[in-house]
Amino acid sequence: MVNKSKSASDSTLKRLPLYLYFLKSIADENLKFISCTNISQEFGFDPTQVRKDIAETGIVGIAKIGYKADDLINKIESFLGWNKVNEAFLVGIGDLGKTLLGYRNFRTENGLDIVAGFDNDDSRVGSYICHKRIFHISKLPELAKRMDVKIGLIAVPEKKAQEVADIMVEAGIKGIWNFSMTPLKVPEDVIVENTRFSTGLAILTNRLNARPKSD
Amino acid sequence: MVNKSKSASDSTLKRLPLYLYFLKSIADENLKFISCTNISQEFGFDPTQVRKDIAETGIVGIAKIGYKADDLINKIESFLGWNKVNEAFLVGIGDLGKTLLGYRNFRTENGLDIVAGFDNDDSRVGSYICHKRIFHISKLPELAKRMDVKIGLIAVPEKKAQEVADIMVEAGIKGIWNFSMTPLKVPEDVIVENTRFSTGLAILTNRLNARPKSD
DNA sequence: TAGATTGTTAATCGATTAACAATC
DNA sequence: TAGATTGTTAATCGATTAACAATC
Repeated sequence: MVNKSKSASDSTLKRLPLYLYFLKSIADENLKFISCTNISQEFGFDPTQVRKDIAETGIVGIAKIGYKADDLINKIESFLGWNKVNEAFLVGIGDLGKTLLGYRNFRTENGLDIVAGFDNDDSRVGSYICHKRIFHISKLPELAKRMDVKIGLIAVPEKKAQEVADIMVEAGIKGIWNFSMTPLKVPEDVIVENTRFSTGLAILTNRLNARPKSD
Repeated sequence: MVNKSKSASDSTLKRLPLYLYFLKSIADENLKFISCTNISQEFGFDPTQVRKDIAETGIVGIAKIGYKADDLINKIESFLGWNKVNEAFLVGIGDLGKTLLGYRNFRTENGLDIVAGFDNDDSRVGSYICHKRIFHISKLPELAKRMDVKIGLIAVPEKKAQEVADIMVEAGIKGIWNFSMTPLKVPEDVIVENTRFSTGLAILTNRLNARPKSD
């Protein structure tokens, strides 16, 4: 019953959301069952790869038939931890921070509810941005403990990122979503995931440049 | 002189921006030279990996010394195509679209200038969002050709993504940055890069859930 | 010179893909 | 039943890491 937690590979975890959105998008078509072949064709993936990815969620399929569609949706969601709402704090109310505060899909699609923002700029403190109250960073530890918030998003300038991470760790935050380019040093029981917009762009613009000059 | 364009691996292209930001962040420290060991320590990477990544840019180092710091910055930037500004169009002025329109770092850091937005909702057409004019999607082909815009960002609902991609391809767009969950079918001379916020979150929330239940 | 670093070739590791028995 | 699919083990492929000669 309890998740065996062999912890799937990053590659698998990156593909599961794709399957999930696809399954949801065809949910209205009243398909009772769906096979790996079916899913793999949508994405051009190898069917075995899809099967292995799905197996990580613990679902058991039926030979010749496939997987029960709504069951599969639920299994992926709970495997990703998206079946319940996790509250989160966001630090850094700059350009990127506001962007993230305003992105509503996190709550509706991914079970992530950013309940408050933090900054060290007094002119921002006390205001509301996208209906989220902005507090001074010094209030984070107390609030994190009181509200039992375990996830923190970091959207501060490079030089401040480690300092903010230290505050979060001290406050009992267990998962940090780091949007800065700074690699963070944290205790090993704290999980860090780095997301940077520019990563995807690097691949795009490099290939775009390489193409015409190619031999 | 011309880029050999053996086209670096995705893994390499994802790490290069990290090195670039790091190099920029220490640029004021007046370091003339920097070594792979130096960079690798900042990120906890293998030094050989850093050396191979850097070698892709075509820079030649000096044994015992390392690489000329400002030269390395320039080489990475031009390898990524970030040394000049590329104009881009954005389609889909929903929650995510506005978010992307307002994110100024694309222009200042990554040489990507989103010059206009497009939507099929007439109520949005003609307005300005973040100082960017919003046009009807039907105007895209004409404007793309006139302004010679080669990059398009897709931030529309899943079901519309392929349709928008088709319009972009037809309009001569050569690089598509797809923020939807839909896999796009395009001719092979068009480059697609998929970026989804939720990917990083999936890794974070899965590991966060797996941890306490772990044996 | 000796030590440190580059550039490159070889070995290792892990993810993807192929093969195949079991199943409804 | 025959065909299609699952679940799993084996083979392949590519990226990471190790080893080492050349260099200033």
